[in-house]
Amino acid sequence: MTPNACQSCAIRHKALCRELLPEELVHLNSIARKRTIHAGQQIASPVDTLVSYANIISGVVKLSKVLPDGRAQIVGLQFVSDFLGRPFKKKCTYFAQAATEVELCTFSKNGFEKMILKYPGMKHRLLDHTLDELDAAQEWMLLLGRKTAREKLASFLCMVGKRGVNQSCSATTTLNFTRFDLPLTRADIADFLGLTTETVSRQISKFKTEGLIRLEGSRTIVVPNMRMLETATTDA
Amino acid sequence: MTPNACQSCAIRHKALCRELLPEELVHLNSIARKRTIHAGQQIASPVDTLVSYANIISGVVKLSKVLPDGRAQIVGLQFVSDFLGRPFKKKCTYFAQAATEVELCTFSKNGFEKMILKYPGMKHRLLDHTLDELDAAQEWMLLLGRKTAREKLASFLCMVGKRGVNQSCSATTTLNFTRFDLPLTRADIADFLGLTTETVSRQISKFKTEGLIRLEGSRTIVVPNMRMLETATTDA
DNA sequence: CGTCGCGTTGATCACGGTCAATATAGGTGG
DNA sequence: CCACCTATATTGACCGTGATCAACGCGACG
Repeated sequence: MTPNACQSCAIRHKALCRELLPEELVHLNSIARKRTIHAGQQIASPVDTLVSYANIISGVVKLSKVLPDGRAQIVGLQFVSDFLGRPFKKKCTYFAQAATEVELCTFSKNGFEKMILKYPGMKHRLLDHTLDELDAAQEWMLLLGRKTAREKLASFLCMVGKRGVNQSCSATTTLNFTRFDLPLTRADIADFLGLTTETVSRQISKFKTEGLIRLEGSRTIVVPNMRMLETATTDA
Repeated sequence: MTPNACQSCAIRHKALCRELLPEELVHLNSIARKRTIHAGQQIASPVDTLVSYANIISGVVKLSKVLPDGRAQIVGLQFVSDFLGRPFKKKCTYFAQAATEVELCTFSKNGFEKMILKYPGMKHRLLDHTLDELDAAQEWMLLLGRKTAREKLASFLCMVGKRGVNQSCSATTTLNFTRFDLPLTRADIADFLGLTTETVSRQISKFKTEGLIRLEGSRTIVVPNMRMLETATTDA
């Protein structure tokens, strides 16, 4: 990449690189390479060998596991500034696929691993990040195991509302009013929540008739009062 | 603890301390303290402040999350030699409770954090361990979101069979024949699998009549052919 | 011997899945 | 620019898995 490109990067102050020292940033810059991935395209899978790590500059990446008979479960959604890759492993255990158009900042596997070993701060941030992911995974286990379809949908909309805002230029939020785009199809949402597309569709329609949300097209959600939606994330 | 107690520790070669240098082991020994916890007793919760980390010397610890109305989900099971604690956080996000009688090797929070910062190897192993936990959590998300009750039970029995053997003295395994004790009540198993106790009980009975397993008392499971049980973990 | 916690079994119900038809939107070529 | 086509989304009718409610068995312990 061009010298010091990292300096002006859009996610310079959010991603792993957030607290890098100038020296480290120069090093990182030297192994970084931008790459664009189209929606639906696969980024990694359990069958192929990992050759690079990446930060997400824009877009959303879904990580999913699949049963032999085709049943699928999304086990992670990665947003802007999130990190992709499992440090020091040659294989990953899931499929990584672009849910939307995605811009990645990739690092060669070897180069990045050398950096991790050289700068303790990097390893520390990687640990922090992994622990955050574990927290998120555990929260999702609670959702998958114990929440009703209605609660699952409300939780999902709240999550995307919170994470999607501040990132998507199309998202707006004032007080409790929020507008944002869904980065997933109904089928993807179903695979994320452990439901079917039909149930997802029905619950969205129900929220609509109840006035909890409005739709603009099928992908843009308007939430007049986020508090109300949060109420629906637990209990009836 | 007595000088060099770590040297003769039962989990010396399995836990985080596995690859510690002699110097590091002495340091660790100086901040370690053994503690016994009775079945059912609480070890940590989201409301109280964390004051120590721990390795499990014996027994099983369950980590669970609870919804306001009481619905609970176990988000992690920790076995012999597993690590407890969320590095550098003052709070944890779940309840940690002894599922059986548990022996812990605890480390003061401050002392252990200093060690993490001092020895890069510790941090590395902590990262590895956290990544393994993340993998396990994702595997469980697939189970919770997409597997049937039958598949959930089979998966659970296989997991306990694999992890419980080699640790519990009462567990035996020759070829495909395996005998082991369940460390959880039916209610705990239900909370782990996102089911009810009744469904857990019914599925166990079904496996029994099918000859997939035998029961000795209600806690000891005999699996004549582990392969057969593994078949039941996916597909009908 | 009675109580309490845990486990099993049965009868019924309802949430969400399945199968099927229809609607809508986005994209392509005439 | 519109007609057409395919993806994606919605809606309806029906069904089945697992939840719920309830009774009972069993063993540990005072």
